[in-house]
Amino acid sequence: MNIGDVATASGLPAKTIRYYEDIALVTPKREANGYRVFSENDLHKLRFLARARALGFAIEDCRTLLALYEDKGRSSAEVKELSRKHLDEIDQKIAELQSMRNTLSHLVEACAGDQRPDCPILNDLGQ
Amino acid sequence: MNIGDVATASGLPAKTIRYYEDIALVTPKREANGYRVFSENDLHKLRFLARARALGFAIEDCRTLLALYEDKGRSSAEVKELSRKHLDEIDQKIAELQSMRNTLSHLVEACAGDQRPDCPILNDLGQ
DNA sequence: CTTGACCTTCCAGTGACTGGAAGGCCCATG
DNA sequence: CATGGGCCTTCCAGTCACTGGAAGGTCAAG
Repeated sequence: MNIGDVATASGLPAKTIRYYEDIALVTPKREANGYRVFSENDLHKLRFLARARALGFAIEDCRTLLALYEDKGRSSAEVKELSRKHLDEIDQKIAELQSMRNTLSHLVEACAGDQRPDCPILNDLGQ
Repeated sequence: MNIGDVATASGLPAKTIRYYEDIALVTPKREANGYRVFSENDLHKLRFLARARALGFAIEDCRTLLALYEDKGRSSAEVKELSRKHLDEIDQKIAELQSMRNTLSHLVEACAGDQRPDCPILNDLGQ
């Protein structure tokens, strides 16, 4: 398979796949003409990466998860620990955004939004 | 006031304030020795920026908001529109994170997290 | 033989800082 | 007067995970 094929099959842009090769997450072979050749296993890894990234794991976590995935003697504790930490970070981000949302939605509601200059949003930012 | 003073007073790191000068969000004067001198108005702007950033506004939005803040003939509609858009983005991010959180928390719950290699998290990522 | 869709590499940019090096300025103490 | 410490300065590079674009090679179809 060429890069376009695995891009379609994995849902990842070709650019991203090249980048993943750059940082050694996948290591496709090369044809005589220089084109990358991806095996079924490479595609499998790319799908794994796409899914892990979609869950918000950082690239270095993805590298770790991929290594654990391929290590048949791993302990699930290690995976769970990593995931729990990530879950905590997600929760923290959500809380942060909720708090912004809270403040901002009050301000937006309080603002008339007409042609007059009086504005509770700017008043709040400026106090 | 020197940069250290406004850093303390605004809660922004000195590095960040220098960066804000770089991108022309503030334009402090200079003393003979090259040190930046911040006026009360500069400090006021920095506090405005700190607050707007804390609400998640992008730097370019902050620039716009600051300009509107100083334009006494503005219409509040413009501010409200910008804020509503930002609120929508926040909502979208929250939804995205909630969806990740949902999937991930199910997986974490399903994972034994012991020394055995069997792991629902990796199974999910690898399917 | 040309066209168009692929593929390649390399370089630069994104956003909003952040870290660090190398050096100047200022004040207090020995 | 020298020195030390705490400020301040500029400049350069790095972060994260791509993304865009230029310049050019390859391949199959018409």
